[in-house]
Amino acid sequence: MSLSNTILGVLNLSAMTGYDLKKFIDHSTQFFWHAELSQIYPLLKQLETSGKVKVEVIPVEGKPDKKVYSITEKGRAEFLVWLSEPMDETPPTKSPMLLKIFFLQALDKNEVLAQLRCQLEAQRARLKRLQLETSRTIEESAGRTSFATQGVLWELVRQYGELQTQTSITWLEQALKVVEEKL
Amino acid sequence: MSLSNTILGVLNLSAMTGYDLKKFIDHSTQFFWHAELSQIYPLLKQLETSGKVKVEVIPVEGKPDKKVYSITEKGRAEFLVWLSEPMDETPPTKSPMLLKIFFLQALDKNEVLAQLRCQLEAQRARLKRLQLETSRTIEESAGRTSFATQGVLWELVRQYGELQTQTSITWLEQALKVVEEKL
DNA sequence: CAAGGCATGTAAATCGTTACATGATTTA
DNA sequence: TAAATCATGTAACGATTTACATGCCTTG
Repeated sequence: MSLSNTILGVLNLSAMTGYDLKKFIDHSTQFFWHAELSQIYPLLKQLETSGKVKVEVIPVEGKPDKKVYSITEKGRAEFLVWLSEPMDETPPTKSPMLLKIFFLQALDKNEVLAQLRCQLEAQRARLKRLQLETSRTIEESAGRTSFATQGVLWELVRQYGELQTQTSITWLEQALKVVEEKL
Repeated sequence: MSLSNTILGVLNLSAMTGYDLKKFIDHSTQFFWHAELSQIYPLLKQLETSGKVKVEVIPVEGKPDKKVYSITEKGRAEFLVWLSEPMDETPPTKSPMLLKIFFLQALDKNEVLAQLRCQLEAQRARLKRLQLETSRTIEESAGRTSFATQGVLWELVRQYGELQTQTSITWLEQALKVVEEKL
């Protein structure tokens, strides 16, 4: 049920359309949460049916009507309940990268090294993206009054992404050395 | 399709039952990949139908027959193709923890601090588990001949988990300070 | 004039979780 | 004697992805 809460959380900051919701998610939570429009649209409908969001339909010529969604009191209440639930357990995560590295020994040494180098490049590219793109997005959003108070936590979360990616890079560099020596 | 490949990867190390597969996954890949028996059993059947694994049924008195699965040449070939595919993209991951922290500003300061402290405890517990339990499992497995050559990458992967968790802990400690001062 | 952004969705398929069902043996 | 472990699964539901479908407007 985390996507419902993501949607409610964003709408709690500002009313917007499904399309804008998708863009917002892509530019803010993208490195720890994401969703496709084909998942967002039906969910918005469902949230509306259960009275957690309401819709204002704005007719547009020659295009589908624009549907601006905003959170209701009922929706906000539910969102706050979710937000207050203690995060006591570390929920299981999945990492295709780690999974593949775990099994890599079935290939020969050169292929193992190639895979690790490949992933190292991907992580370096990711770090650059996080440093440039995301910090810019946060600055822009911070300008808008409705998002202003979000600043502190957004910046923290962005730093988290940077730190973890940096850790991955350092680890991969180390892993390359170990594999070269010991395999 | 990563679970099929996980299963093929484990069976490539040693033949075993669905039940043992589950235990193996729980004790080795658990912090980056996991699965329920209700997903494993049907998948094994499917892999058998497509000729990627084969089964040896061992009758047991008073219990369901034991079904020992092993990988076929076809299965191994497919597994190696998957393993060789370049890991160029960083696949999108999901983190309920980050998601919640991202939205936490909707609560008041004390609740924010409580949530962060709660997660800090969870991460510290996780670190302990990784340091004790997992390293023990790896040592045990390393004793068995069929798993011996896996040692280097397993140890690396375990270290990755430790490093990332340590990074999370440091970040959460920092986040607590920042929130106390700035919020 | 082609590509991409704007703006809405539906349908099918796959992936994953939770609950249910059975029944013997071992351990606390 | 209650709970956990061994050992197999099915059914229902929920979450997610991929493909399809439409059509205008803007930018290169």
